Amino acid sequence: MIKCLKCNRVEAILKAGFLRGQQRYYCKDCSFHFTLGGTLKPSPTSRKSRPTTIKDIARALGVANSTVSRALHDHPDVNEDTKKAIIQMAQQMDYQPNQVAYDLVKSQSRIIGMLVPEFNHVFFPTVIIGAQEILTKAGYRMIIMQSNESYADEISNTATLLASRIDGLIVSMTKETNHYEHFKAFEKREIPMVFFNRYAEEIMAQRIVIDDYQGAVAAVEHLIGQGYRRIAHMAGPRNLTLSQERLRGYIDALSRNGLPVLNELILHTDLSDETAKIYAQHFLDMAEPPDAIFAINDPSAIQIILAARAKGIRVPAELGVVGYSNDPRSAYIEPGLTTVAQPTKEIGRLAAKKILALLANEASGPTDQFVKLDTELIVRASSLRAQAPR
Amino acid sequence: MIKCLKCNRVEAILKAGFLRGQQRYYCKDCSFHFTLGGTLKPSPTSRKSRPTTIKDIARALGVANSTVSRALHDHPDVNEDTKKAIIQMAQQMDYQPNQVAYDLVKSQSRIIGMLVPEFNHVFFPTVIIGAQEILTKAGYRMIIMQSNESYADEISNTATLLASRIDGLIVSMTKETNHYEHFKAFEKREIPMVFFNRYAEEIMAQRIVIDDYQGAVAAVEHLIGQGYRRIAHMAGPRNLTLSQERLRGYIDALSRNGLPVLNELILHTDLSDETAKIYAQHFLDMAEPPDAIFAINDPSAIQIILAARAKGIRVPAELGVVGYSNDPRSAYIEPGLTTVAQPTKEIGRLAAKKILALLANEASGPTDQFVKLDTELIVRASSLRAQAPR
DNA sequence: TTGTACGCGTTATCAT
DNA sequence: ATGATAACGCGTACAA
Repeated sequence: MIKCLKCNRVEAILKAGFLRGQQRYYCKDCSFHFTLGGTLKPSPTSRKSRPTTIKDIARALGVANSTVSRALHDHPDVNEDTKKAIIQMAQQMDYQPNQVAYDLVKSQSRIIGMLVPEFNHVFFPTVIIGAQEILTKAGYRMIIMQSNESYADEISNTATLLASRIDGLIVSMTKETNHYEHFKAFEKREIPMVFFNRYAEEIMAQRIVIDDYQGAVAAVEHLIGQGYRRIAHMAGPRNLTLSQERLRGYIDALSRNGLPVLNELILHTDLSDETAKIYAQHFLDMAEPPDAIFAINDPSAIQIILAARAKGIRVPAELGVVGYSNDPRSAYIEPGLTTVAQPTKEIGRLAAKKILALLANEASGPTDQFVKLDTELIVRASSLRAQAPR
Repeated sequence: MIKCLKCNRVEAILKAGFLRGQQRYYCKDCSFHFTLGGTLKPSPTSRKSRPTTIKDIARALGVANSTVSRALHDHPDVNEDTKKAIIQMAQQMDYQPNQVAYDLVKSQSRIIGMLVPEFNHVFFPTVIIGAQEILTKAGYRMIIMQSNESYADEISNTATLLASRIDGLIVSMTKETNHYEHFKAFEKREIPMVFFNRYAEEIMAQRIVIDDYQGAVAAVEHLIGQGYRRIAHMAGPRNLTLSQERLRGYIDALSRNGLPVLNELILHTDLSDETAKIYAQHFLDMAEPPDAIFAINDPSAIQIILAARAKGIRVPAELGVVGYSNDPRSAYIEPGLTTVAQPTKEIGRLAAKKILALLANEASGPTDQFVKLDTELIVRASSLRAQAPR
């Protein structure tokens, strides 16, 4: 049995954590802390200095943990003097709140997960900047993961995010993703999700999309306005809604202007440069080649321009080219690439705001809702046949 | 009066919060918790389904928490049958381990912080990809923050990362950063740090740098080899070591080849496009303008090419230009930009490996150590006077 | 105004 | 092999 070193009683002894590797005791009768020092382990060499905790401050000042907690949170019910003393001591001891402990007790994390398919182009990083701008202002942190355009990576990433107890998820899917069970887990936990650009129809969530249909219509009608008539489309993967929408815009723009829609002029790429190059050559080698190509994105359009250049086909005189996404390279390639610009950073900002809103009034339940953002056609030389030498 | 259900004593009874809406009591004598169960409220309707915990599984199976924990961790000391039952039940109840709780008890986070100055160019995102590749494989998550090239943001970001109890920090400083107290906090906590590209001399940490000196020497000697003689340098911010190193390489390359180093041909930019443009015009407007410019990075070099184009100065015939960092645009601008390529993704991989190594053998104590990575000169048209029409 | 004790979900150290 | 139970650091209802 253990006796209190002060009052010698034995019944009011509680264990009170460890001090330098030794069991520490607390006597409730005389409010006395002590350890059974002496012959125990020689304390395993003073190691990594443990960060200051609320307890440390309380002990140093002889007050209760709760008082310290209250003072640090500027709770009204705490004496001004004690508060001052506590805050000063906290500074002196270089106290840093432990977010992990806070999260546990609050059973939240103040972390928003951000899951994107890739970092190789500026698009997703820019969206991230936008989201971060809003979220850090609101006191949220972000865990950013990228799935490498791989379904398997997406699965493991979502599992990680789930274990990290993220409070919300901003996500754009892999181009491979066709099953959505891994997202349903968030649905079940009622963790708000915002999908952007690429999304799953069957998942109940907020979606932020570019108005891909309008962007495509504008691009194709611009080509038609420049006198191009045999316009091909290098389309994207069939499972992505954005591909479907841009294809729909392409088809409607042609039909609306009395031009035929020819299957031979529509090719679906996997968004890789290699495939784009192969398809570009295929288009240019056709018996009756297109006089213009509308590409699913700028990297593909750039491959088209390069392929044309290699074959000695003049752009825009013999071939008009329009891309999508306003890649930084598009302004610098020769000729400058006409493209559809998306409000990239705005997507991120909006997604973040949506998440915060969902977090705020969780009462409103899961709503799925679309936000469509407008695009802007940026006209450069690659599609201007009017002024070009013939 | 309330009697303990176990020892029937009455004096040692404390109230102990509520359990499912019922007053709960605690007997200090026999350390026993109990409620006066029975006819009370029928539990206030199951709300938001709380995620399954280890306790839930234990209760469902009538075993102890510790047994569940052991089973889930594949501890040897657990009966095969119980283990099987537990694992199955865990699946059935859709159990997800709570990383936050795990982190608290382990007083670690398995999170590596990554702090970079900006996302506007491909450089930092690419480094991040490299780091992530290694870290996720090792079971670490990342919190990525960007400081917007602002010292104030860097301060607040480091505070956030500190509170998040990150296990390690990979960082590249702001171009404004001149004081390093906020990094010393990590030093004090013995949180391993790896600086890359931009670092502080006074902080004890691993550093990964590109061999900027060699890269600059190669660039300038290439220009000299092409017959340029009056070579200017658009240098970077003075406080960044990379600026100093590239400047040193520039100076040494000139001296070594018997060319004078002229102060009027050295201008320090702040890395913004606007300043680059102004300085480019200044160079080109000089009474005796340079016949070549070595720029601190590609964005600046691109501004130089654009300025020359605007003035009708032919590149490379009248002006040679070499950049640094192999920006994706540099291959597409006209003429193609000669540049010094850095092994970007490799930086990230290496930084991650360093962090993991430091985490593994923390015994080795804080070492500061340099790793220098080699660059590669990519020669494009902007500096090839030999073949160019004069 | 201040202190006590509990719980958040785990792991780990004891007993048994 | 399994069960209690004390941590981890914090917020907070309740008691004093």
